[in-house]
Amino acid sequence: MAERASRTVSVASIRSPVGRDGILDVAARLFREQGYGPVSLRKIAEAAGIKAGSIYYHFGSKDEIVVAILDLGIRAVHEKMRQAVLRHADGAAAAAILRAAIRAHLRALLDVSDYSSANVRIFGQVPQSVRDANLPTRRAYEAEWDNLLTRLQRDGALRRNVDIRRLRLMLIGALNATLEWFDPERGSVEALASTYADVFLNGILEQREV
Amino acid sequence: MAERASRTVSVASIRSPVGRDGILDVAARLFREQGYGPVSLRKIAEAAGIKAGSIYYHFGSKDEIVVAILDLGIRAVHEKMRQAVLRHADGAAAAAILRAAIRAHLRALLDVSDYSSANVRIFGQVPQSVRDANLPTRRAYEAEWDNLLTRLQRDGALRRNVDIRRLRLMLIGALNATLEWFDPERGSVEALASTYADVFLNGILEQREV
DNA sequence: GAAATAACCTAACAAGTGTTAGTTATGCAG
DNA sequence: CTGCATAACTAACACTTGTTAGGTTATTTC
Repeated sequence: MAERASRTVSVASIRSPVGRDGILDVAARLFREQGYGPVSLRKIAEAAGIKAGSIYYHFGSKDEIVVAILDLGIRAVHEKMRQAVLRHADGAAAAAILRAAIRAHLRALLDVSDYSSANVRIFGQVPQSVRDANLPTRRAYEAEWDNLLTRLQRDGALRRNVDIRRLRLMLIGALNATLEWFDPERGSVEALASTYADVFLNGILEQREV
Repeated sequence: MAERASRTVSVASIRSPVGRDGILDVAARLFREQGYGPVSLRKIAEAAGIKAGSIYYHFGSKDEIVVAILDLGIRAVHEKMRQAVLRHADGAAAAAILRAAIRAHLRALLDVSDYSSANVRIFGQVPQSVRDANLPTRRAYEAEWDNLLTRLQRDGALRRNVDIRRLRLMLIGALNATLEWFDPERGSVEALASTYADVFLNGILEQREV
């Protein structure tokens, strides 16, 4: 490919550099597909079309790459979820708001972002120091959920016998678990999100009496 | 330690062999604690009090160890769950049966078995071939859940608008996710199981009208 | 056109990996 | 006492890993 570089400046460079972002994109995809362990710097480099040593021009260590990906991953879900909730007025039905938040989280994981799915996939496999570096960003997203749930519970829409922190851990844990088995050929993300909302909001028991 | 071996036979061997089971026990614990990647054969050997090469007297490869652990892990949960369900008569309330099954699964993971927790922890990190070897055992446990859920749905106890396979994936996924965050110092497994049952059976919305 | 900079390559390093072959110590059966 | 099985040890192998230092090339700036 790319026989000779351009002689004139006007022609956009033929061999455009991969660069920091290109490396991150490729690494995020590999991490999502294969997990943390099997993805070496040489694999990342090869997939990006460069050599392993070259990565150190953009990053100081492998951990630095992973930390960057983990952070971008959470920021992506966080933003999607925040905006989905914001689209509802303050007085909107609790069920509708929760549905939107669940849907946004699942879409970010399963549709939109390699970074988000990579985060969920490899967070438990990564060295402690890397996890620690990611904690503040993570806590911010958790706080967003806690705020939402607390508000809805205060408004009387949520049962009062469940601890908010525990409820959030249950919810996000359940949603993240879909990454292990969801197959787009067996159903849409939309339908999945709808089912999750149904189950979490109303349960699976047939209601006979109240 | 153990300066000299016994001269008389009567004294039970001072340096009792670690053996196949000892290696498996140690490996399961390490896998649960650290995940798959960071646990090398040398780490397992050291924790077991032997040398790395000695492991090959009992196992043909590292994969063989992991496969054994994964299998034992599922068999343990399966057995606990099956017996918990069996303790209920056929006509027992659906809610009670489901509660028992959820409780059994969570206890196996969080209380009882290093093998079960190791399974959940490392299954997603392990080579494809190892995962494949574990599939039959896994399918058997999944079938147990599918049978239970199908029966309850046929009896009219479960909502009819949820696919059984999907419901099972949601449930087990949610329960397994607890492994990442459950802290026995913040609450008992019993209470956790009870909350999970509450949420899954009846949802989190405050019921106003039917 | 010279100088500077950005982006990459090459080649090697020390450490750690799973695995193998050969050896050694112990306990029991004949 | 001999012979054998069990359960370990020792020492090496080929390979992969993250990382580093130094060199090369293309583009931009002056």
